Amino acid sequence: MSARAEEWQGPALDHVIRKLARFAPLSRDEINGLRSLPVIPREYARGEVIVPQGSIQSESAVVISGITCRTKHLSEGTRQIVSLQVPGDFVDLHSFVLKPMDHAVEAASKVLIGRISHPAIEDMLERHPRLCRSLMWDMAVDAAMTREWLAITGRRTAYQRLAHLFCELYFRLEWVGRVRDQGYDFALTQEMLADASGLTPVHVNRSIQALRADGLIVTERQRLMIPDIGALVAAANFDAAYLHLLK
Amino acid sequence: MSARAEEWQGPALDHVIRKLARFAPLSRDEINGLRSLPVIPREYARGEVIVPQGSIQSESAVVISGITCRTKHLSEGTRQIVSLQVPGDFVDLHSFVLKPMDHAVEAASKVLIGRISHPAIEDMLERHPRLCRSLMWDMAVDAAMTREWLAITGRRTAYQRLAHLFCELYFRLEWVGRVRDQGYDFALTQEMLADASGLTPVHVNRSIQALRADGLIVTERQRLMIPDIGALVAAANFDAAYLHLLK
DNA sequence: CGTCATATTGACTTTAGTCAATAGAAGTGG
DNA sequence: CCACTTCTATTGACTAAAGTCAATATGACG
Repeated sequence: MSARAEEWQGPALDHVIRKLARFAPLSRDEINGLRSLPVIPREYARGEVIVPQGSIQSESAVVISGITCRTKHLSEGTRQIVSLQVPGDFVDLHSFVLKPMDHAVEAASKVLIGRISHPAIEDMLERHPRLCRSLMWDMAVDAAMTREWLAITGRRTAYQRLAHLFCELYFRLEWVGRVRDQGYDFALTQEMLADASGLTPVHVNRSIQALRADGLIVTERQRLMIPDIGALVAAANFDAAYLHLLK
Repeated sequence: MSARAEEWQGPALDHVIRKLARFAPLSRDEINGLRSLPVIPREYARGEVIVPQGSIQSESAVVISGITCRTKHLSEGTRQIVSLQVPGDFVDLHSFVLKPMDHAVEAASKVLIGRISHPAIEDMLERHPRLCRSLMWDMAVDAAMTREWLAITGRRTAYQRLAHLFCELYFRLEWVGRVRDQGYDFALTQEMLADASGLTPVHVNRSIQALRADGLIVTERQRLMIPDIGALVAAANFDAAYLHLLK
């Protein structure tokens, strides 16, 4: 990354701005306020820790490319991935108000993130108080996704949980233009999928084989193909409403 | 309920105000702003729906006494309780920005709630813009609890999940003065516990028997006694940090 | 006293986990 | 490009946790 920070001010937040506009129309002033946030880019390799659990952050980060995950490390040594972030998502907007971190954030693929300091956010909110409502909305959508994951984890089979996860990623990535030829880049290992779905890697492997056998997914290298998203949606009983993607 | 709405303006929000002060000190003005919110009280019997799934709310509610739960009804006919609210908690602060509701809210015991209209909140935020940060914090703590539940549901045994739930309620209720004689009022049926922990009622029953046999809990009528909270905390591997109760 | 909701029990099934080995793929240094 | 290490995926045999079904208690309540 040789780009200077200023170069990132515009494009880095484009997806964020487009997303926040789903909640309420943004004025030109507000858009400029968002655009002028200083964004510091940084790259991470898969598996690298972006935000450590228990840390006190003085900046929040946005995914520019790649996928990150929030993970909770439990005392038993096990861990649970509680959410995934795609381009345009804040990985830890809540760290603006909530400290210390109750979870870590890690790179689930090679990832480029943009860091925005809390004072800069504070500043922007002083100038544009209504944007606080937009950030609240972003946090609320985020929370809705966690609720969905909890319901799925508590009440569905391994097969359905994985189908659900693949569906969710499909629609979220599609919204930011990351779906091509009915598929998307997918660097998560089966072990990470296990941590995301509350299963063991072995059982994930077997469930994925079942999904493949049913023709619902095709995996190749670091890509996931979904020949018939409608069929996968049906298998997962997936309802995209909680993603609040419309508008 | 013969009380007029005005009578509730003061005391109904006392716990809320004390809680928000955990995030940042509130000015006298801000406290007055919160206190002058019109709060409309309403009582519900156990099992009654307070907020229907899919509805568009024009007010948010606060628990004044009793316990409520957020439930997600899945297409299979099953359901998952994704969180519990105790006195001083907003049951749906997020409905201020997020519509329609991705879950329902139901009374988990006989409950008294206070309803606050969104325009009134909007109004208060115009006057006291910094309070928006406090509400964000409240939502963030709420989200942290859901993350914890997800991790517990995904990675722990039935026995631990229930122990964890009883611990969480203990500390949350203690903070609002609802713990007496090492126990608290507890009206949840085993079926509700099953929905909260992602288990079946039969398995909840057996796990509770195990907790009783180990001397960790004593159940009597509508009360739960915890003779040795330290022992229960140890059994649950419970770490209260995510509740952000300090200060 | 009878009814309905809740709790409890027993017998059996299923899903998912465990352990351990093997196969494939990707990455590294020479 | 090869040899080697290291991850990651896959398989098999077995175990354990949790679910299912169905009956039976228990308890609150009108």
